[in-house]
Amino acid sequence: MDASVGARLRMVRERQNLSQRELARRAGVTNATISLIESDRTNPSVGSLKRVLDGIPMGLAEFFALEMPEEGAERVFFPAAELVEIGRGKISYRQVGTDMTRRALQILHERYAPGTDSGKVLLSHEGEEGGVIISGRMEVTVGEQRRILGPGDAYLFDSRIPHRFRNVGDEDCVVVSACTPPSL
Amino acid sequence: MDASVGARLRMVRERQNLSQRELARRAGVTNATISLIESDRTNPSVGSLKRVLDGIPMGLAEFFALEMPEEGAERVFFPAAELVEIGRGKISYRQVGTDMTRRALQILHERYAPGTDSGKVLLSHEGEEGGVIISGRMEVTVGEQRRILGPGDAYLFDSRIPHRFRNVGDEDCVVVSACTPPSL
DNA sequence: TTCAGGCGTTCACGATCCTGAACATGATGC
DNA sequence: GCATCATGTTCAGGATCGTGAACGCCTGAA
Repeated sequence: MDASVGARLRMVRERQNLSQRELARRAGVTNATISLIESDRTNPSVGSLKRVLDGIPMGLAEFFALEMPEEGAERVFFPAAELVEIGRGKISYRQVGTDMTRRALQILHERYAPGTDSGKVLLSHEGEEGGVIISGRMEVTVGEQRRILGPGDAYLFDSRIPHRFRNVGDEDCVVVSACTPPSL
Repeated sequence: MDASVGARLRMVRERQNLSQRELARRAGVTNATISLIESDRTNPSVGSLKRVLDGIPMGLAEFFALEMPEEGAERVFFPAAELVEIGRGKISYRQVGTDMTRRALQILHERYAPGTDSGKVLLSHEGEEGGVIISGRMEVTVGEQRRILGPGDAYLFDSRIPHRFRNVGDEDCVVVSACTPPSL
C-alpha cells in the first residue's frame, strides 16, 4: 500500500503498453520527467503527477489506492480497464495481460465486424486454440468441419489443422479466445 | 472529486481541530508550508504532502478519494475516525462535528473512567440534555432523583435542574449524550 | 491598559523539481 | 555491414518548492 510513486507509475504505464515518451506526449510533460519519477530520482509535485496520470487516464485516488503485487508474484487478475484495445475497424481484440514472451497461454477478447474473414488461405500453426462466442454469429472452419456458432457456443482444436473464421452475421461478433503458445 | 489540494487539506485539518502550526509540528514541516498549500500558493510534492498527511494521520488514497461537500452544504455524516478524542484520563469525549457556535445541538461520545464525578456542586444551566449508556454503570442525579444506569438505559432532563454524574462502577462507562444548546 | 500566546500570512533564500537536449542500447530492415 | 527508429537514461539550467523568520491580527489574563 505504500509502494513508491515511481513503482506505481511504472506499473500502470506498462499495464497500458505505453512507452515513457508516449505517456509524456499525452500528459504534456517530457519523457525525462517520466523516467525520473519512475526511478524515484525525483519527488514529483502533486500537480505534475496529476498531469501525468491524466494521460493514462487515472485519478490520484485510484493511483494511490492501487494494490501493488508482491515482488515477483505472478499477475493473476486483469480489470477490464486494463484490457487495452489493440486493433481498430474490422477486427479488434483486447489481450489479457502483456509480456506474452514469458507465457504459455494467450487470451484475447475479440470483436469481429460483420463480413470479417481470417482469409481464404487456411491458417495452420503449432499449438491449440479455443474460444467461446459471446454475441453475434461466427462461421468456423476447422479441417473438414464447418459450423456456424452463436452466443454460448464454443470451439477447441489443434492449431495444426487448417482453420478459418468468418463473421457471417450482420452484427459484430464478440469472442473470448485462447491459444497456446501465444501467436501473433 | 477534483477539488484543490489546498481545499482538501484545509478541510481535513479543520475537521481534526488542528491549527496549521500544530499539524506542521506533528508532520515535521513548517507552518508556512501548511499555509501555502492550503491557499494553493504552492504545488506540494507528493513526498511533502504525504508527510503532512502522516500528521493527521491519513493516507494519500483516502485524501484524494475524499468527497468534498457542496459549497455551503451542511455537514451531516461524521465517520468515527473524525470524532476526535478531546479529553484524556478520567473523562474523554468525542464530539460529533465541530464549530459548535453555529449549532443548536451538541452530541458527544463520552468515556468516564471509574470513580469519575462531575462534582459535588450540582450543575445547572439553560437547555436540555439526555443520553444513553452504552457500557458500564453510571449514577445520575437529577434534582431529587437518583438512579444507577446500565447499558441501554437512558436519561433526559431540563438542564436547569441541578444534576450530577458519577461512575460508580469499576470499569469505564461509555455514554452517548446530547445537549441543546451546546455547552462547554 | 499591557502583556503573552496562538492564529494565519508573507518574504528571501537555499533546496528541489522539470525541462530540453544529449546519450547509450537494442530491434528492424536494407 | 550500415542506417533508422524506438526505447530508457543522464545532464545543465531555469523554474518552483520548502524553510526559517518575520509580520499583523485576535483573545484572554494580569
